[in-house]
Amino acid sequence: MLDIKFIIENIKTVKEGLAQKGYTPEEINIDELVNIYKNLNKLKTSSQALAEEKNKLSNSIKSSSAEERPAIIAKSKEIGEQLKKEQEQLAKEQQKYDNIMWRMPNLPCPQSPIGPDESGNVVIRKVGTPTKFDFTPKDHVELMEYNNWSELERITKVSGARTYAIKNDLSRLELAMHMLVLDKLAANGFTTITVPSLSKQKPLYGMGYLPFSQDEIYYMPADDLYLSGTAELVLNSLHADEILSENDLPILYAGFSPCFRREAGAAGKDTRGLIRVHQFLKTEQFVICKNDINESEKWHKKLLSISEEVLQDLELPYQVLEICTGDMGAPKYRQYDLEAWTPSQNCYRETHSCSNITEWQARRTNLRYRDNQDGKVKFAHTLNNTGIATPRILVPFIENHQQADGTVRIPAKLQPYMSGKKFIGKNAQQS
RNA sequence: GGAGUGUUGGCAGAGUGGUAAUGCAGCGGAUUGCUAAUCCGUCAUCCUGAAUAGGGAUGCACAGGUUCGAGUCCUGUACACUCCGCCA
Repeated sequence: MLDIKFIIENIKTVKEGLAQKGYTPEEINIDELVNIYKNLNKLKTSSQALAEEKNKLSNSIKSSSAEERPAIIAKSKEIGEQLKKEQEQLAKEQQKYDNIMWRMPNLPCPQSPIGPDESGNVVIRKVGTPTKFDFTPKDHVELMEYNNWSELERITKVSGARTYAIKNDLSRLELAMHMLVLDKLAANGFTTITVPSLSKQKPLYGMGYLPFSQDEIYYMPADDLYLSGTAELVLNSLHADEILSENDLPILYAGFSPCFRREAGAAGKDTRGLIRVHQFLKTEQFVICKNDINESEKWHKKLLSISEEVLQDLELPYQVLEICTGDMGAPKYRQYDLEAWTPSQNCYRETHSCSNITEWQARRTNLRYRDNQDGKVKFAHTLNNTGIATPRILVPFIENHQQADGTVRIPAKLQPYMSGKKFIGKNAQQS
């Protein structure tokens, strides 16, 4: 959500930002919004004048004589009815206003590349080189079948398409990766927190999942609850409606949770294997910091560097992508994605997504803090980034680290989390 | 699932139909030669306004209702706590 006063003072900038994000004036009409806002304030001013008059009458009753009272009460009732009418009109206008405001995306960063869709994203660096094999490599599904690591066909009988069951050392590897990342985040000052995957509706609006991505969300009508697609959803609303002290900031969370996505818009895409599934595990980095763009940009870079370190610990070749204005989601101010080299697809595939949301979410959740300098209450900035998401990361991991005999090498940083094993797979011999 | 009690600022806590006490913490300032104390100020949202001057409206979990007037009375909802039942 944006600040209406900022919008009014920066109409041109706002219109340009919306256009860069791919919104047409038909979708979000700024001039209409400003008119509604002005009309709303007129209605507020006049209804408040009525309320003032009514309050004065009510307060005078106590000190008035018995003879005067009936006339005052009658007058007060009459104003009350008039007031009620104005307030009904006000509520209608307010609804129109809210409807636009809740659909308004965040404005993009001036440094973000401008582009219509993913074709406008910019590779800002590549780390490592795509793995070369002196044998014919298997893809991740073949590797899993060869090593008895999965139950991909059977599990669809139970849970349907886009679900997975992995077993033996691959299952242990999945959990080991989360522990590696949780340890790394704890060492960086993050609070480890395991959170529910269940959410009421309000946090979905707070994060920006609603009204933008309705089709993506599982809903359980019997309990009026939603399944969370990311711990970000829960962490973003954990401090909703609070006024924190600036001294409490920054708040750093390493949130772990099962995540659920309907993948409604991805029919036919990535149907093979572990890349795109309905349920997965994610350790999420989430930051609440001061309302200062330099401060949140600093944290944005920090979150990115932590994820890069994760991919480096896993010894995966990857590239850093700066996401362009048209490919960013509505909530985002600036976004980097990390993509790991995936041999079977001969390309880089997304493993991490790192975003600075600035105050857009905090306005929606009413998450504020008191500034030490001027004593004023301000909206916090929020940021989020994948810590690690499984099983997707297992795809580049086992494909890049596979050996000619079908075993998979475990990088040194991960070995302590895998009982010291250097290789896994049915042909693995531990030295 | 059943019964009971409760929800007031960052926190604690008064307020039983007539303008929301007070304390603590935080922050800003002043002052003092003793690791801190004292004093003053500040500490929700919105409208009006050039204003960080003034005026006004709203705000006691949320949504309604009764009333000239609701933190207070009534109804519903959410949440918390206690007890019972069930349970990994």
